[in-house]
Amino acid sequence: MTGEPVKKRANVRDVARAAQVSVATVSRVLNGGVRVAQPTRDRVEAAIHQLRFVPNSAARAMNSGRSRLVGALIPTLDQTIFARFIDALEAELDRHSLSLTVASTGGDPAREYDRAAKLLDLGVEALVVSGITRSAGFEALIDRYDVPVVATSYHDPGYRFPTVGYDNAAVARLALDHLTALCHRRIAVLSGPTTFNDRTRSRVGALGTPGLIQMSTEFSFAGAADGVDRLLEQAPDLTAILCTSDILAQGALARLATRGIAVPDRMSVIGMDDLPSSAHVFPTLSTVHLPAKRMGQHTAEAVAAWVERGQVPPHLCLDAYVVHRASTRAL
Amino acid sequence: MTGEPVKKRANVRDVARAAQVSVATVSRVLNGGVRVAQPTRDRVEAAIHQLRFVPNSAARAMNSGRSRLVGALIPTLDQTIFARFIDALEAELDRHSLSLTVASTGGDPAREYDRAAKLLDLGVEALVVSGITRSAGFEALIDRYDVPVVATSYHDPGYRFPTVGYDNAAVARLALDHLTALCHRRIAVLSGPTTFNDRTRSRVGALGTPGLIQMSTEFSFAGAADGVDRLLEQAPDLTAILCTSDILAQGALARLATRGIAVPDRMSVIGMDDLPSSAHVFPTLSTVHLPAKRMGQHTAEAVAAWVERGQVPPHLCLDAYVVHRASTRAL
DNA sequence: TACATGGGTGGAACCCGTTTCATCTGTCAA
DNA sequence: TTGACAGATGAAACGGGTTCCACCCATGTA
Repeated sequence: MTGEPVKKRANVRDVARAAQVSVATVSRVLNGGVRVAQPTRDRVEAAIHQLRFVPNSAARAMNSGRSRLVGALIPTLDQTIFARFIDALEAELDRHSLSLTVASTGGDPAREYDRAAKLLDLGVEALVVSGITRSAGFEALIDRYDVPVVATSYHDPGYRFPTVGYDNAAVARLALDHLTALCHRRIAVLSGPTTFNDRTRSRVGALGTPGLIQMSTEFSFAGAADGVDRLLEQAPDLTAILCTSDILAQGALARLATRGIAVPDRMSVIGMDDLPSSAHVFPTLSTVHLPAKRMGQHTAEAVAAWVERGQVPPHLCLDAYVVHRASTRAL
Repeated sequence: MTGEPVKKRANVRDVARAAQVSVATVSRVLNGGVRVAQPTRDRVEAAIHQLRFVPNSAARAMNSGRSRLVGALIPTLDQTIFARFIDALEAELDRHSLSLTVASTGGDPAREYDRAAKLLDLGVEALVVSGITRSAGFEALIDRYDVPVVATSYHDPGYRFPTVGYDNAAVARLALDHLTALCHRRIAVLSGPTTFNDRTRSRVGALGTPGLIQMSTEFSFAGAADGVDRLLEQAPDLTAILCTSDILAQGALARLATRGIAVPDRMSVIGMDDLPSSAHVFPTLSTVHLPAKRMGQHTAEAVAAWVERGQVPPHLCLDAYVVHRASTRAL
């Protein structure tokens, strides 16, 4: 940066000398709390200002034994659903004076492990992960560092780490029930890859009804479009497509429009997530609402309670419900 | 022997004692590099393993004087365009062994200042910000901490901090030229709020052509839908809508579809950003491609060069170009 | 008047790795 | 045989705050 030859940053001793007090007094001024006589305080503050002193955070962290850093391991930031979660998580952590350091894993447990190791090495006080599928060494790593871990986007009371999330199987069933209640029988399930992704796996797994066509594609707008093409080729008499995510559903909607297949007249489409945009696409998308934002808030609360007061948070299952919009209709 | 009360974390001295060596030797084993006799190394490693020793990151950071932490101040994570940028930024920073700590500002300079102060207090080595509009005290804050700052999403060679981004005015003109080349004359500009948002302001500002209708809405899918309604009421003879962002354009597309206004037959729509989904919405969206991912990579490079080698990065203007898809056509 | 109180401060230990410098040993060239 | 030298290792200083404990002095109380 602006490299003056040797302009060593001032430290407490420098300030103490300049203000003609002891370092203990400087520290007291810095941290408030303890009483310091006004004239003394003024002298110290003047010295701080004059020497452009800023306390060294590492030294402070060393004493307190707290980094005030929380690490989050996310499959990808580049996806609206995670972005919303992270946004809320960050905002809520901030209210507890905790900062959020992110690392993306690409959904790969091996990468998750590596990034977790780095984050731990960096000194994070807690880790937020996604789902319940971990690489082999993960638990040992956590044991070594002995750090709180909260798993999100998933609800599983039996999991070793507290989970804050949804009952993905129930979420999928909600969507399916919605379609069957509308008398649909020839239904396809369009999902992202299930390898490594236990959230998707749970959703798809819950849809074991015989007769459902399962189709797995890349998890993206483009992947969904491709999936729709393959689906229609395979089963031209389909009347409904159940997508395990709104991104996929929106992609499907776009492709159906391109192909001139009217939604919901000739085809019903339902998603899961309830992204903000889903209420505004054409036709507006029926979906299962998942409270991503609230999940972020609850996760932050859980982490904060754990690191601040040692309270291991309970598992938390967030409510999901169907939002019936224009993309589904009765046969 | 029932229940040790406090199981203090082992430190280098504990390890040294257990391995019957000096702390210097433990440190050598920890950091590789210097030669340590194999038998000694084995003893130390055994002790480390047995005591479950993990080095204290704060102490390490204190010695090195480096936190290896970079802070990013983002208007909001909850927006695909920033998410992509952050995703790339994080990935590239990781390659330089730097971690990314995020803080969202809501686009408000005052909040940006607060969050910057916190991040600096946390010990970040550099800051990444968005645009060039800062709160009053920001520069003084930076001067005090003397930390590198890189401004993104904007290109301005005259700005105090290096900028890595686009020439937003040129980007807007590119979109307008595309429409005028297609013989459109009755064109509306649909943008997000320009208060605080210099990127949007530059884009809108570059479109000073008389006759253009300007409309500012909330920056979201929903906002765009509302904007379209107001626009059509105000100027029913419009033939094209230029949106300052793909999110808005996609929202506009959805609303136009709802209103039964055919795109591009009765209305052309162009956006800016080129989100991945824009190539797949219906109709596929013409837009100005902005390399958000590359911006993230370049920003990371710039930050890394600065903190690692003291090289102040040059301003960088990334190329933008029109992608002509199905949402625009000649009159 | 004598002593307990408590606010205000300073000295120094402390947290925990890293690093410098000195020491010691074994080996190789002279 | 001995000095030169490299390899291995330890003692101690160091970096920058925080905090414990002792001490001084000015009231308040008996």
